[in-house]
Amino acid sequence: MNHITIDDIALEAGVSKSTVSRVLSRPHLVKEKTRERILAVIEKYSYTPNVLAQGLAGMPTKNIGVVVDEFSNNFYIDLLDGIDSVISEHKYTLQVMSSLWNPDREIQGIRSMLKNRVDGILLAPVSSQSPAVLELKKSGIPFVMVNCQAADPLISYVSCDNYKGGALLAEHINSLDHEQIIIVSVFDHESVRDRIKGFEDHLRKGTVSITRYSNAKTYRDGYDLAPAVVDYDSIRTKKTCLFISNDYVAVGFIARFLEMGIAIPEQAAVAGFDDIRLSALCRVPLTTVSQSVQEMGRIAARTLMEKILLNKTEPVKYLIEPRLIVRESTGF
Amino acid sequence: MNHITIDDIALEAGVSKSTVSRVLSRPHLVKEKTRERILAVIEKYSYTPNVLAQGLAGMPTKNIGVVVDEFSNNFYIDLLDGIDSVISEHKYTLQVMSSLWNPDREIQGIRSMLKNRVDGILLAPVSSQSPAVLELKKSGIPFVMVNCQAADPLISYVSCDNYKGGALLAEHINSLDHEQIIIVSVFDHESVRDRIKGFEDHLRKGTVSITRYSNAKTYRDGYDLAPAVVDYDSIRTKKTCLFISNDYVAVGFIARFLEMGIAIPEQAAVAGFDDIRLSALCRVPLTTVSQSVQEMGRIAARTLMEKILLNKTEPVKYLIEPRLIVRESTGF
DNA sequence: CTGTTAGCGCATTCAC
DNA sequence: GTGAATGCGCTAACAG
Repeated sequence: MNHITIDDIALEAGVSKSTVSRVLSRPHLVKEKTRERILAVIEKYSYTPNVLAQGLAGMPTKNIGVVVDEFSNNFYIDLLDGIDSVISEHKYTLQVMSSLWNPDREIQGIRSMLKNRVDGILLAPVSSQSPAVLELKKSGIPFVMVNCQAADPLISYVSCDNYKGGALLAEHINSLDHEQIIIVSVFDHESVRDRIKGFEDHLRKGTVSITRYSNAKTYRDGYDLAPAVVDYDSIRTKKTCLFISNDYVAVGFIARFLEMGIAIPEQAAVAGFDDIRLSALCRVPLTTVSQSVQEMGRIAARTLMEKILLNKTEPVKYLIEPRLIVRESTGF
Repeated sequence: MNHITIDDIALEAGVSKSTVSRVLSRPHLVKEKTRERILAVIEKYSYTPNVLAQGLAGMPTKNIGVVVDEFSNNFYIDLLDGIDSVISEHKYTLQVMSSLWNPDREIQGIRSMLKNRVDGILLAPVSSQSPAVLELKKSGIPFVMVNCQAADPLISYVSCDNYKGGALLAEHINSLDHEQIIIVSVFDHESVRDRIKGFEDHLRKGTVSITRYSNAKTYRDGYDLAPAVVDYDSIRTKKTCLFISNDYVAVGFIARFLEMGIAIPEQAAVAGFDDIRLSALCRVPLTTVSQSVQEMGRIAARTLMEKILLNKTEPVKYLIEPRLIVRESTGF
């Protein structure tokens, strides 16, 4: 255990610990001669200050907290990757929690980070109405919401323009020829609702469309859900286009459709949202909307760092631009 | 800001702070009457102790540190997921760093966690020889290595039996009929070397095999590498079986092979390692070896928690059992 | 049972 | 330029 403290250094260097402290924080206040002597001792014992003590004494902890919904989800991976790339430049450390889509766990999480005295928090909230958001606001700690647009004008967020993404997709689908459109809203999250809304709003007038709600999150869920949709909505007889608002689920649909002998895109065209890696590589490459999640992470982290380091207080509202990606699943 | 301290509570409850402290840590030492009064005050101000101060005073920080190689990799996602599931049961928080396969960053990372006084560390080391491992050992902090077998008998680790996984695959391939075997060692990591060795050791005697080394990590790398391998090793003329020691790269190979008009598995059978999600869902489902990475995470975390909570010191060496998964890419 | 005292390791006035 | 004193918030050993 590194049990050497600032006192040890001070003793060995024959100075007071104040001087040692100064050498570390504001070196120019110390005479060059003594400074060098002290630095030598510090080097010798490879001394590094105890962060807890520094924190107690009021210094920043150089930790930032991140709350995501779950780890086993490429979305949050990419997000973390983006975040990591910018905060590690600043020698900050990441403290991560998963809410597992549970508001209680979410609030537990941010409390725990608050207790750990992180310097700032990045939150991908279960909902913009989460009690966690309120708690964060009250705490006064710098924070940025990710993947969620705050209603409160004072709260900073970085998200994707999901509405616009839905719109892009609708326009693409308008250009195709179908007897009916089926929208599958995969689970209840604001980002998903926005996609759907943007899509619906831009569908050509007079288009026959049906919206189905489910709580599908995974490939398997899509695979299991597909037959019911086929039967209810006579996909076998009507030339159909499906918008499944999440790629991973959409890929499950496609797999099941193929097994059921439904031709893609001839009989059923399928579009997703997110552009996960799988989408380009699965059996029938998936038409989808891409949002650069890494970029979202980077921008959110950068915004937070500015709040922390530069004390910027004006709320930042940033929307990542979505990109339509047309692949085989809707034909060309 | 929650600026209420233990003193405030003590004052309002008309007791000394020691008593308040006791109520929080060993309530049975306090008379019921006073305990309840104090709890009421604590409740009233929703007071929670400052962890930094607790840490300084020698209490555990209830933080554990995890160093992974990179975030944008399904392997580490699953690992984190597994780890998270067990430590969050114990109300511990995760502090995460990525080494980006860089030993310097790795050591930086563990130093930073050490400074943050985490109670224990989980390290997926770049190499079992990493200086970081030495530093960890010297530090005396409880730690467990993940995805890497320590040479040092005193160091605990949880990994996959990669050697055996390679062996399983070799036996499967022995049962098929090929004129040559090509092994592609995707990048230099002990886990990969073990796979290859297990594979080579169990290949049927007399089998013609070629080993290629590369530094391929992604789908794209595999896609780019494939043509060279085809040409050098006359895959078009000899019935070939390839073992690509990483699924993500293997999927890239397959995609390129298909584009080049090479039939899978008839002309070239392909096997991978890891069983990432993509493997089951890509164009030609991939034969591979599955290691339950989540389980690896859970076991590693559990091992670490036992060290921390129960003070267990005997080194634990655990190997996850690999499972052969045969799919279309090698035929049935 | 409860209060007093003394650190934990550091940053920061304020004197010198 | 440098040192001594004080506080950050909490726990633990020791008295009562």
